[in-house]
Amino acid sequence: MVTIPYIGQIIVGMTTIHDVAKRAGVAPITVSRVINNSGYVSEGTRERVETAVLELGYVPSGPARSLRLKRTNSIALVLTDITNPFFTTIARGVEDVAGAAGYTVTYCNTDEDESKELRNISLLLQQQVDGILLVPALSKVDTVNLIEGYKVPVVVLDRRIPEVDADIVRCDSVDGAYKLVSYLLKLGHRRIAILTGPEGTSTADDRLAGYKWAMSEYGLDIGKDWIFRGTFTQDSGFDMAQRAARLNPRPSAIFAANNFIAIGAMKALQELALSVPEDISLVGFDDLPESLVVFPFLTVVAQPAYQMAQEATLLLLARIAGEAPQERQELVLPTKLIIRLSAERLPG
Amino acid sequence: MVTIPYIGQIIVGMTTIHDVAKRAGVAPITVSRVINNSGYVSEGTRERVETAVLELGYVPSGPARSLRLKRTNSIALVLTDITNPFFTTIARGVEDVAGAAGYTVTYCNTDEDESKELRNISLLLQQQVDGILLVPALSKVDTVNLIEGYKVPVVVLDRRIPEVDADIVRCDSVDGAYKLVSYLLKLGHRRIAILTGPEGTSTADDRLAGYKWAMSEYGLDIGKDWIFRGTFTQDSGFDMAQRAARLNPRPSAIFAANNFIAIGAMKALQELALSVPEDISLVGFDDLPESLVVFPFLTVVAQPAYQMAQEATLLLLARIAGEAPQERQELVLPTKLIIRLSAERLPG
DNA sequence: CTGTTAGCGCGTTCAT
DNA sequence: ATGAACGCGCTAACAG
Repeated sequence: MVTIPYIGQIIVGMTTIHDVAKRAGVAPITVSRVINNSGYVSEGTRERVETAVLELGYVPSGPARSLRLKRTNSIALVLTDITNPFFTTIARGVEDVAGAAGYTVTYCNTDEDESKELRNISLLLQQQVDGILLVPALSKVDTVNLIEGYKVPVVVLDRRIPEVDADIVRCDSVDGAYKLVSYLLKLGHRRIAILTGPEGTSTADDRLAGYKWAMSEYGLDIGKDWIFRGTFTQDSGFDMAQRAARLNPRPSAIFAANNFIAIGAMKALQELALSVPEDISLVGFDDLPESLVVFPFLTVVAQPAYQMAQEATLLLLARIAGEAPQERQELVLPTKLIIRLSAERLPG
Repeated sequence: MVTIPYIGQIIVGMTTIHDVAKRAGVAPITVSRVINNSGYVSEGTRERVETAVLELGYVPSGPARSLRLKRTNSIALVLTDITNPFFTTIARGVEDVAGAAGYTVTYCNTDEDESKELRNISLLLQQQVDGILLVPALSKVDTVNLIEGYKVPVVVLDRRIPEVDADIVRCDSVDGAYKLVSYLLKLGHRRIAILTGPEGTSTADDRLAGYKWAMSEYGLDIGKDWIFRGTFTQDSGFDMAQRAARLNPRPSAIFAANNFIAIGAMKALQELALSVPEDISLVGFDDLPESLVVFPFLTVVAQPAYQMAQEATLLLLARIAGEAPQERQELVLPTKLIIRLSAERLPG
């Protein structure tokens, strides 16, 4: 016989609090008090109720409870693509924290598509999740405002939204990119191309800003063709790198603004028979999990994805519980420059 | 103004079907009919209701609906660790199919831990998910029986459970391992070690069985120390490979029973200064997504994770809808041997 | 310490 | 074509 809380030997399919009450010879509310540990219940009654619960395999109805209490003990994680290891790690962190607190996690992929984002949000709002962790497709306030209009707490994750009235947990992409490009500059690079994501996505824009900042600090002009805009995908990275490597003069280094772009770029350079870092240097934003890489090779700026997820979830749960500070929190976690081999020295 | 279904300009926080009814000058039930496209509603009334819905930003209450209809339009995905790219891909496939059907997906990690699995199932049962996709931690019927006791449809994913009365979608691990080991044998290998997962996990056991089958077909005895049992983690793979490589005589090839084990093994061999495949060959089960690997190197048997997820979800949704065949389905998808460089020739 | 009443928001049943 | 009454399963508020 299985013995997990409120789940025992099953006698009938759908048991309600009523059935338990009848079997224990008490009123439904007493069963409720036992289950929820609320109010006074004598030891004897408690035991009789607990026995009945186990015997019937009673499981309280979430929907009924939610209808009554106006909370579902569930949160949502809306991200762009769980297939990206950065977000996979985020997902894991969210579930670990939420699960420990008795919350359930619903996830959705938006693929950076605003309409998909809205469709998903709509479903989640109906489902009445208690809170939403949102990696916004675009740096616009619309989605957040929509959610907050329904009084559902939101924590924006990974990305910045200007002038939004919501908690945010993210890394400083400007600073991260600045560190990475500065590192290239110190190595002696002067012609540096950047392959970044779509305009309007804060991480893409901020990494570009950090790049520009570092370049200008060195008093360098940025070549007309050194800035590539694409999407955060391997294919796009491949394509942009192909074009970057064919520039004349060729950049001595390429900065890939996320992990997928970096991998696509590596493949492109490989196809062009360009060695990294001998012929051209390559650095990226976002590290790959240790468990996935045999020869860590790429010099990157890494974000503490798991920790971000933990912090964001804790903050969201605190908001839900009404225990978060009144004012909006903005948590900006540090990135870390990890120097490996892909930009060891100046090519040539 | 945002214009997604049933979400318009927001006037008050919590609007009910009652508010909409009042504003449209009709009874709540009429609003219900409009929203659900059920029963007869005159064109004029429909329009008035729809306007009211938009004006109020009305979102139907999921819990109330669920309580009434006894379904939540949500399914659950219970897996061991979403951090493993194989399962990440599964998760993506599940969400794609479920989302398209208007279902929401809740996920949980069990870390191969039975008690965690039960705790999660308990939460999901309360939440009254309409169905569960389960990657069982152990090849036992208990969890499935528990769920089915509550009349919740289950589809078992990726793993086999002997004599279970449930739909299953998986790959043939025995055959996959057989193909892989046969390939090694054809290359001339005779001393082959296997690094597999915990006893009781069908994938671990089946891959071992496939290994034994291939070996015996070649009339080979399996060395006393050639079979290593660990967990499906990188650390375990590292550890097992270290020990395997130190055997005397050393195996000429190692078969890693999943992707994490394979990567751990690669690192171990690297640390021992053993070249692959010059000094020792290495093959693995499960490929890594193309987007994560720059130099595909490992010879593997790959499973169609995304397709498995799709099939399993479609089957589950069909079960929920009562449209699946009466008898239990067992879908066994083919694996694919992908020959790359890690076992190119016989070492030495 | 225990029970009664009532209502959360929705959709089925039956009436009009 | 529309509405009134009822109850899904639960718990807060108020008795006793």
